[in-house]
Amino acid sequence: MMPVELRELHVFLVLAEELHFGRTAARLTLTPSRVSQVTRTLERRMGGRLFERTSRTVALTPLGEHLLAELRPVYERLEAVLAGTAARAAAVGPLRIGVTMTSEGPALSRLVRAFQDRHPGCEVSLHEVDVWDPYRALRRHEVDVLVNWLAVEEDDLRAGPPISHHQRVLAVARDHALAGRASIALEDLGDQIVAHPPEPFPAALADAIFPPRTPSGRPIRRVPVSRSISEIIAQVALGRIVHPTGTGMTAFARDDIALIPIIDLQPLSLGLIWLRAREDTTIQALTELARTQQPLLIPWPGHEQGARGSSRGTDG
Amino acid sequence: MMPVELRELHVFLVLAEELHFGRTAARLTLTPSRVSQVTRTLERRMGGRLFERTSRTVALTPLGEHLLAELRPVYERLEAVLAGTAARAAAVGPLRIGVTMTSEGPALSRLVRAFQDRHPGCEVSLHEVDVWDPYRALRRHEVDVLVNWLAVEEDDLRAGPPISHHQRVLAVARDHALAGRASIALEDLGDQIVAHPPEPFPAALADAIFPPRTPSGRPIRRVPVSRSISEIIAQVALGRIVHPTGTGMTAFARDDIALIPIIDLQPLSLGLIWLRAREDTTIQALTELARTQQPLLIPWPGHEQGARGSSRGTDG
DNA sequence: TTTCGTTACGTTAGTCGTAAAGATT
DNA sequence: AATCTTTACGACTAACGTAACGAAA
Repeated sequence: MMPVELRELHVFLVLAEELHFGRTAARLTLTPSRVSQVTRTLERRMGGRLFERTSRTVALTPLGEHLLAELRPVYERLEAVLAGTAARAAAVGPLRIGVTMTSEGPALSRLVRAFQDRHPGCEVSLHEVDVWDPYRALRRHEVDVLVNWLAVEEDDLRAGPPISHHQRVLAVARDHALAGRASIALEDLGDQIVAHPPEPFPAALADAIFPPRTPSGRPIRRVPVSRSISEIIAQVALGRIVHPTGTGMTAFARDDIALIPIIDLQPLSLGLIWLRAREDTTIQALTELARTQQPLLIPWPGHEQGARGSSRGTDG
Repeated sequence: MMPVELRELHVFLVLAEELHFGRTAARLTLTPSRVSQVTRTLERRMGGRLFERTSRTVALTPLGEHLLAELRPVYERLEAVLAGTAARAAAVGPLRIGVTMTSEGPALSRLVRAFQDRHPGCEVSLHEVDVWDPYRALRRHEVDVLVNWLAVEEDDLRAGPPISHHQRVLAVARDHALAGRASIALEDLGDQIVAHPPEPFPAALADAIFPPRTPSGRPIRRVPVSRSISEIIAQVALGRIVHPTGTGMTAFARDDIALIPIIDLQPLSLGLIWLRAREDTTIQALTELARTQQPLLIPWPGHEQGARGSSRGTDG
């Protein structure tokens, strides 16, 4: 036989309370007729009468009394569980966003502002994370979501929608040999020295930022760096290394550093990254919102036409 | 929005266990398609994703984990409540039948035998109750159902189907003035003395058994009796009182007592009486069974044609 | 290519209201 | 007569299966 449904139990509970078909129907926005039908159905499912009724009185049978006593607490608990789950689904809790010196920028600002607009009660905080081990903060639950380059190959992580696309530039000292060039190709890095991030910098990230070799196969020399982006900037300014990065990096916007477009490297994208297992409704709300926003396109200097998100359909 | 139904929760729980749409569908005798639809519906009702699924993997989201943890115990409890109620509805427990010296007879024997046939595991016991206060045993829950004359006007009691119809006879001493009569009328009781049952004998019952006056209005004299039917029988045999009763009363089938038909008194019916508030499934089973049986007709001596239940449609 | 989840679409079956009937005061 | 529950009947819609589609290994 078809199983009992919550609808019928609800009718039973209200009828057991009202002991009147008309009032029960009114409370449930049903007709008395329907209340009668449902009650009879439930009684047939249970295999016995639950109400003793005449056209003048409605009373619970002992079986009905038993069911009422047993069912009511369980039903109320069930309702609470469902309501609680729905509330949790709708709720948007405090959100901790991990950023690095290079991932914080106008795209993130725009996203955070839009998120705050939609969830005024939600507290959003930014936390700087270790550039060389950006995922650790995620895995230690110190941040809920990370903004970083979308070059992720970790099984426990999920790399979400991009928030900005960045053309590739090479940061060099103003007096560097390449500083006068209008643009360079990846092949030009064959003679240069780049930074070698310390362990445990993710390999996929390293490969995306620092191509291991030139198109012709020449290796690109790497020298270790110890601390942070700041150290790289200093080394670049000193002319000891060059640093391939993306457009729009304000940390490199210095008088003593020149940024030269690298024409044959694919753009990099900044985007949201989070722990697959902790994808709660807050993160979903954020990523959904990010998905609706057009990623900012950060072009090379002198190509500003797409820089303020007015371009469309230029994905990839 | 339409409320959540148990069907959907069941699908959720099985899918959360199997983490596979095909197996879930098989266990629920549904199609994978349907499982998908129901899951999606539940997710929309809850307002958030419950499963993270690709064509290769199915996993619970944090929201799904939460719902699973909260819902499973409640759902299992609910199932137990429903199953318990159904079991209770189907169950037929021990049955204690209250009888008096005059209410026990072939009709009850037939009913008990039929009941035992249908419910072999059910223990049926007979208990003699006070003739002068027959309902006390019911109200004290010493018996579940009473067999007595169906002349009940108590609000807490319910008088059910008759099991036998009895013509009226007057028990008199063999040497009594009326003993030679083939039949008498109620009017003849005007000169006689009948028993006066002690308190708290129910008034409706007293009126049914001992008419207060003759058709012409003459009162019928009553003298108190103290103990039981046995005392009445003794007093009748001594010729001190006469006693109106029903046909088929073996207690009065004695050589020193004559039973004379009273032609103008309505027949009395023996039947089942029980507490309205304790009408459980056992009582329902008994009364339902009694309703299906044709009441025995106990005629005056010499009118045996209807005595063994072969008569039909002679109700009333 | 196979497996698996999803979508589209048509059928079945349950849900529900209207109206009339039956019962009780 | 008025109130209340039940039954009969028909409209609507949710439940469900079939089949085709799309993604992943």
